[in-house]
Amino acid sequence: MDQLDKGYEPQNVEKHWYAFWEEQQKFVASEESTSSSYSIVIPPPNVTGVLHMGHALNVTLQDVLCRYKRLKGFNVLWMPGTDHAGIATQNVVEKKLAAEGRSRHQLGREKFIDAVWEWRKESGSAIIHQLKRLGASCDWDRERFTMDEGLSLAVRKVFVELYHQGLIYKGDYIINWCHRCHTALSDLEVEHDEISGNLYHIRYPFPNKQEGLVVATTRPETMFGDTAVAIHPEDERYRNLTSEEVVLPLAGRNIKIIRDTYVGMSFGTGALKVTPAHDPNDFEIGNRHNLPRLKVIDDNGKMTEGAGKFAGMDRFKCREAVVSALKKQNLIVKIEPYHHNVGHCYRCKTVVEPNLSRQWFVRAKPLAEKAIEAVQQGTTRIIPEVWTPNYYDWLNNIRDWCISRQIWWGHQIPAWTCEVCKKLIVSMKAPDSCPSCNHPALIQETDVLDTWFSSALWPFSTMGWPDVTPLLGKFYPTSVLVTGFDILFFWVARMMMMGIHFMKDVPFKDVYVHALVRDEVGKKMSKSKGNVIDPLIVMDQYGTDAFRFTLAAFAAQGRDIKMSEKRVEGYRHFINKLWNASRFALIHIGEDSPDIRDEVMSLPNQWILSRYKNLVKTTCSALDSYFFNDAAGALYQFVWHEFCDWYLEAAKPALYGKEGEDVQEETKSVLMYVLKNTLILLHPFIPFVTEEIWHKLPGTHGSIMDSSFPSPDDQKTAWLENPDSERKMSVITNIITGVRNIRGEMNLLPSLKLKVIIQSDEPQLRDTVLSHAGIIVQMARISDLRVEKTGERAKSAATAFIEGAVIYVPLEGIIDLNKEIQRLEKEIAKFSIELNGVSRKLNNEDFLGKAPPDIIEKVKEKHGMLSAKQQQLQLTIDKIKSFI
RNA sequence: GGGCGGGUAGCUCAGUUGGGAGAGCAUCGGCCUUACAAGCCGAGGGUCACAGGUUCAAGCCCUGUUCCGCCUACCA
Repeated sequence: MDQLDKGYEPQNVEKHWYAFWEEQQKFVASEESTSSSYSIVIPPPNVTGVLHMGHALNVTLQDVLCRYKRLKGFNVLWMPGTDHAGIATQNVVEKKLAAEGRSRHQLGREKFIDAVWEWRKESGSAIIHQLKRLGASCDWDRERFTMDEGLSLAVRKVFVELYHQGLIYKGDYIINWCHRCHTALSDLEVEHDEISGNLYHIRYPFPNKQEGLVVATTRPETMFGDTAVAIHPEDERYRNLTSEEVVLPLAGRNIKIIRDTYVGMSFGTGALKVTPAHDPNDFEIGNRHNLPRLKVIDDNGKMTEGAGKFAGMDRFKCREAVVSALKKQNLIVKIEPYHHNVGHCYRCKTVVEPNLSRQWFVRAKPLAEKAIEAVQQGTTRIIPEVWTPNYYDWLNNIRDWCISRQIWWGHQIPAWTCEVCKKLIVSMKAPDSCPSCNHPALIQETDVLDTWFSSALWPFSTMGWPDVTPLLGKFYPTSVLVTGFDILFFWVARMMMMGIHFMKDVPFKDVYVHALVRDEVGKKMSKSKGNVIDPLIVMDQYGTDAFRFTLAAFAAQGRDIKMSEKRVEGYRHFINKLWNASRFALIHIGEDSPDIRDEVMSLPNQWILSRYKNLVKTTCSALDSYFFNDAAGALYQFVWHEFCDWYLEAAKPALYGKEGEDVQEETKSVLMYVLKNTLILLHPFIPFVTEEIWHKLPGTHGSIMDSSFPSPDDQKTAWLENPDSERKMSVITNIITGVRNIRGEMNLLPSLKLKVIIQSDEPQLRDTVLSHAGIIVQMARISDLRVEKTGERAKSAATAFIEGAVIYVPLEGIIDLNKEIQRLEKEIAKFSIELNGVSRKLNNEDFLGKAPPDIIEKVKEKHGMLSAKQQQLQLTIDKIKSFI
């Protein structure tokens, strides 16, 4: 047997055990096993990613589940991988090139993509190493990348099928355009932030130069794209217009006045400038009235020819210029400060422009309907349920999904146009010639697909689809998806849509939505805010296990996590406590590892086994329903306060041989049994330290991962449950606590051994105390323990009252009687408040008439106990007073 | 504008069918008691945001108010 070091040093063991697990293939999922399957696909981190708190929480929870299920005998597949993260990755590599004085345009598309692959080879696996550092037990041999050959094939197949089913189409629509990233963005990729700008009221005169209509806008520069002014058909103010046209200032062209119910009569003057090419609503209005679409801002954010002399000017510069030009012509009626929400690119924060553009879209409605149904029917459960309405709400109001991106890094859209006949061909493979005119000159679309398009296929594309693989058969649908709510729409809803459509089955049975890890103000952690706590540093400092345990303990459903290093430190202490308890156990167990018998004699042994059995129940039911914090809390409470504080101390006399050889042997076996199994219960949360201790235990072979998780329903261990031992043990602990309380309150040194008298009229209680006197004497530091029937109260004694007994600690000449009176009066005061409440209930007719009998019984019992105590306290005080 | 979540001890937070207000950290007092000072023992500390209501009984259910946070949105 190896002795353990005095303190646990995580750095020394974590790497070692991770390598051991990988070497022993502990994370490998079997394609042949007949055991029940359990599968999770990891939310693929961006290949550019660096491990942050969000990953850490997400991965820890998945690892807890996977390790738990493996120990329970499931055939577990945890599918790992990374996401190619189109825009993000392109940005990273572009920045790197820029540092070398190069640009992607200099390189050209092909060379640039080579450069991205090169970059991925060099630094793309950083995040994977960091996940391993966390202890993630993924089946790494199966690692996938969204740009892998296989996954790309799946992407093309899905695209082509959706196209032929009429669920993908190409067309001219208003989309969100980022001028910096130079690409379209989906609605989800636009973040709305409130900014303070101006609302400009501009007069568009009638052709006769008279009055005209006053329109209000936040973006005056778009006026060059105006092709109408709209008013509400029922607006009284415009009942008698002198003209059906107005003159567009600066441009000088005439535009129509149209009537559309979309216009709000209470906003501004009730006249709306209509710019179909630069506003989604105006676009719709334009369609209804057949208005021309004039694009006046180009893809670089510069004004086009349509802006006349402002052509070539930056859009924001142009805004100022337009305003001052209008002022000169006296056409600005007023400028009022205006707060409104403006869309920003989620990647680079540039102000996004609604822009007319030819893009590819997924027709989302039909797909969304099935995704809603699946949750309504319970085929997929969302946990906690509070997220379900959000899910429905978004899917019910879903708009078509713009999937084309004008960047280079990603899955190029598998569509070609014939240069000759202009036919559009959508196909898995590049066609040799145009099927229509047979001409070989075909040009592929340059656009790539939204990154989330490939992520949407992740649950089945990673398992080999479109091939029919054994993996799919065994592990699809997956058991649970663990994710943060921030990607519920981006990802979860879309996986549901694609999974149902292509696999004819939901991608996961459960969706566990965990909290977001925030900073102390409740803000998302972000580099720009400087409020980031780096998980890697936390792990360095406190150990991975402590960090994981903290995350699990924090993971209460429905509430965000505010990360605090203090908490991690606290749980490091817990790890160390476990370590030292194991050290203690090893010192006493010796070389052999006796098995427990089907029956144990000593009370502490009975008690801890009963408590242990209870722990198994709590842990399993908590983990089965994703109450990670409950499981962690129960384990913490058990290990520290039940196992260490009470059991190990109570077991000492037996372990030191003071209670005979039989009890000593029995205690060794129970100590070993409980420790061993508790380590297994803890392993999903703190894999490293449990594996380390496991290998030091006598009689263990191989990895702790080979053992089986205790079952709450196991008939063979049903006998462990022992309520009688729990009742008896509580007598013992009450006495010990009572004596300790006196010692503490009276400032008596622990080195001072006390004389203690226990008086009770309950023979059973006296018997329990007598037969466990050794434990009480040891733990309460008693020199002389007497147990007797209720009788004469001891003189000059400190007194404590517990259920069914009174404890006297004679302290003649040692204690200050006035101080003791004070202490007792404080006790009385405490009881009185409670007693009043209880009495009030019992005097209440309604309570007695309407409350269930078991509750009334409980209250009566409590009343009896409290009033007896109070009476005894009062008697004791009176008695002491009579001495003074 | 709409929706959701939250306000519980000094701090960070648990509290799952309504029936004993809890943990960790911090604080105070006492201890090197042969696993552990990263420890042990003891103690103090809360009108459960506010106001009503339902109930024999409310931190928990209902209504309103207020403060904070998040998500979402095409009123220029």
